[in-house]
Amino acid sequence: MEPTDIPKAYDPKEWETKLYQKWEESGFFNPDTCIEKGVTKTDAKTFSIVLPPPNVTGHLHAGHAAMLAVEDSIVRYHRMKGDRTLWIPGTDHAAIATQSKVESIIRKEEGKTRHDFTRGEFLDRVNRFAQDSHDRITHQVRKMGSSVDWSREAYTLDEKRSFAVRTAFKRLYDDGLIYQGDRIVNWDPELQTTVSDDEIERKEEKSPFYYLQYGPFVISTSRPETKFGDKYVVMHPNDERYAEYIHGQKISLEWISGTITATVIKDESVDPSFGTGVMTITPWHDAVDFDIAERHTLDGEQIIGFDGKLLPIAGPFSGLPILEARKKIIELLTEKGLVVKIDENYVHNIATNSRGGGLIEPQIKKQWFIAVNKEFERDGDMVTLKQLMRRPVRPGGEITILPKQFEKVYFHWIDNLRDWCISRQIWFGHRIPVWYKKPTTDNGQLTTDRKGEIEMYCGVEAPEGDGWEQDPDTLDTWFSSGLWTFSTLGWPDEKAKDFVDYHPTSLLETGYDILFFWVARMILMSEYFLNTQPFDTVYLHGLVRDSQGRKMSKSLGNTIDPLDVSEVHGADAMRLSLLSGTTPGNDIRLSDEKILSMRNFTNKLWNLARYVGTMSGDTGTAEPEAKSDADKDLIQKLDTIVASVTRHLDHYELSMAVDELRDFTWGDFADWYVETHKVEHNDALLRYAFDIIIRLWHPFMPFVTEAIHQTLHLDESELLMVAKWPENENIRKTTANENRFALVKNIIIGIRNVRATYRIDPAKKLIVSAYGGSEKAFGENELVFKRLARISEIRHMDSQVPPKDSLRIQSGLLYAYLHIEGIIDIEAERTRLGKELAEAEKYATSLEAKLGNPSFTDRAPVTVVAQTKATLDETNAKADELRSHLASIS
RNA sequence: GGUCGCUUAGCUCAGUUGGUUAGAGCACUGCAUUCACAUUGCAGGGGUCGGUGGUUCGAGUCCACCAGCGACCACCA
Repeated sequence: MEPTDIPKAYDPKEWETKLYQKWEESGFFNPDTCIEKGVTKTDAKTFSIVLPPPNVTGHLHAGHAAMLAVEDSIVRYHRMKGDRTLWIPGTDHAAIATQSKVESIIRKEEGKTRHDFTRGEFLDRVNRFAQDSHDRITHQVRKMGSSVDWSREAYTLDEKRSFAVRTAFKRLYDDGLIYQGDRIVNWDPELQTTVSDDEIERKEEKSPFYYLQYGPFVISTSRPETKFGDKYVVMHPNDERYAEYIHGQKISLEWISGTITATVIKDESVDPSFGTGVMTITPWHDAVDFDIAERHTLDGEQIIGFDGKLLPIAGPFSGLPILEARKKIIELLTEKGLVVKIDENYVHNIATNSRGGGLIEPQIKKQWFIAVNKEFERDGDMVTLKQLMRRPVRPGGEITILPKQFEKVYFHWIDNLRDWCISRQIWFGHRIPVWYKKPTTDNGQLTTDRKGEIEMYCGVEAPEGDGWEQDPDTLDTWFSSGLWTFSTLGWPDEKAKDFVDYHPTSLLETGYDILFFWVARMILMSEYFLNTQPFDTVYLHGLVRDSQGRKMSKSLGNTIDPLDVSEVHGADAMRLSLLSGTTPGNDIRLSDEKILSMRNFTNKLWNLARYVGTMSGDTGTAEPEAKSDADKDLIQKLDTIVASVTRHLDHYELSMAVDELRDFTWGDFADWYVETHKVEHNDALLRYAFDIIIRLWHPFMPFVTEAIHQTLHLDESELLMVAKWPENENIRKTTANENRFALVKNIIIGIRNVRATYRIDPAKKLIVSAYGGSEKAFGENELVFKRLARISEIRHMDSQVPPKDSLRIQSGLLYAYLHIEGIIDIEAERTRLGKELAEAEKYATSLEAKLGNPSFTDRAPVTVVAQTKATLDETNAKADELRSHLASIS
């Protein structure tokens, strides 16, 4: 194509679908193909990452787009660098979230509940819905340009992952770490299932708070409807107000449904300063009460049924829903004169199911748990799962969490972790691999001598023989996601090639909101089953918010659909908006202005390509000759930016990489060098530089850069996607130069600080304080110390006052500095500085000769000279000031 | 109640281990523009880096306290 035929504006629609198809068909998303086709060396080091599987509940939102942008940038960078790079895509069945979504659709559209279907029929519906979501999601992932290896796509509920789940369950079961027990759980009466502690979302709600007469005590509650069975009254053992009552004492009193006998319990968990310092307990419907009851082996009764209605124990209130019952019970208590006070404006936390369900009602129920505090043997030591979860994260551990402060949050969470309830009474998910059989004789009759006993079998596959019935419950969705880093790589086959090659994975990138749900559980599973960490680095991105900092929600109408944006402005602009100006752990503000400015930049790049396209030139990759000062400067800047972007990418500092690269591209290259080029015409260098720029941009903006590559053919490679990352000897040179530059910089600072502390003493003397040389501030470079020592010498030479505190040492040897105070001759100082300037110039020349790199040497030493000159001027000014000062006082 | 974080230009935010004159985008002002690009260029204005103290030769950066905001966790019945 002739450059003049290239359209003036970049049109993403023209390119994106076409290019993605080309990438996908090339097979280079698959590291095996990269090796086959010689793009990656067989022995290259691996870089692997799993895509946090999006829930099959609908479509992708801006948060997913941020995730894809970060991950794709890093993955493309590693692929170009020549690493064996694997990025595994997948989707999550998201058990409860998906089921509740489908249930609500069915309710809305057909007025039916899941119980109007058989389990099989209902699952068909959910699976169909999940399939649609899956298709939509994978389409969207492609639209964003994500270079995932589709040939390895996984689904948390597919056959391979289900096998892994059953294997994992059985091993934990056999090791005694999964148990079944009657424990208090979070029950969602609406979805008819338990949910884990972490899935609960607490909301503040104003509701009346009742003070009730309970025998000689006044107790308080916001839930009178649970109080029917309350026959234990609890207070702190040291509460003097109630010293007359002793533990175990029985008291007869009038209560909701008549006279009852209450027992006094003393327990330290009661806060004497709250309310009246007395409370009654409802062990069946309150976790704290349950604990108290367990401590004192008290019994409890179920008051509220699993359908959220009161049970027969409530007498006349039986069958009423909670709120209705509450009202009527208060009416009754008021009649009986037992209501002491009602606080109408009490605010308390209510628990709701964050996965789309209703108000949580604590219930005691037989459930499956993972014991996180139970000791077991590991490598000869006794450990718990909790300890295993801490191991890789603590200082010196294998896992780095970015940003670091989330490590504290992580540990805090582990400290408060209770046994993990993994069973759910929903249909969609991994069925618990446990089967039961009522004991029978050979002829199939129930045996009479073992009546009530049930035989139990846990296995990866169903047991042989008849009469076995599988546990109806399913597993918490995070059980299967916890295995994700290795179930996607072929585990439980520990010899699977992918598993051996790519685990532990290199990076996990996800939102900080699922640190506990997911990240922690992956660490648990990997540490337990594999005795190793699931990933080396965790990069937590923030929530995407609108320009005013609000969460994006449909009801606010402030959602930005990444697909809509990509459609209009291109996926590149969308990606860049989500990368620039963002840091791990902090929320991302997304606005139309930002997207537009990134779109403008995309176009800038495109037009640079049009300009470069009009130039002839070789397509070689060798660095062309620098013909002018501008050329030299460009090469130097190019070296610096390559090194800098590379370093930032290695440290997952994407925002800094993008921002610096954009400043360079737009400011240094487009606005400055291209203008110079119009006069000086070094076409080869122009093309060479632009080729590097395009490669550097590719990880962040894959589409427009590939489009440019396809149009201009700046080098021989067919796809920019697998072009070599600009990493040549220049980088090493530049890094070394940068170190030297830092060194020189510190020397300058040393000189300046000496100058900065001049002051004129009233006793006609110029006092100078010279500070210099701490190992920490000035680095360990010999040259620096030499230089500083020389300055100190000069001070000593003129010093008349023996410095009292000439040497002070702080924090041991790490921070030592010299402090010399003395009187100096301003004329001598001026002469000395003149000499120093000459020396600096000489130093610049010698440094130049030593380094032998023109792109650097004409900068730093010259800066030294300039700075020294400035110091000389400053000294001259000081001298004049001193002179007039002396004149005025004499 | 506990923990963590935030406060930098009018707005949204960067600022890696303390180091030269604190930066970017958008917005604003003036000028330019047939020459790759008006999705443009050049020049410019705008900051007591929340406050007070401390450490340091040097603090936006480290420490203490205070103020405002936010998030997460938690058993206040």
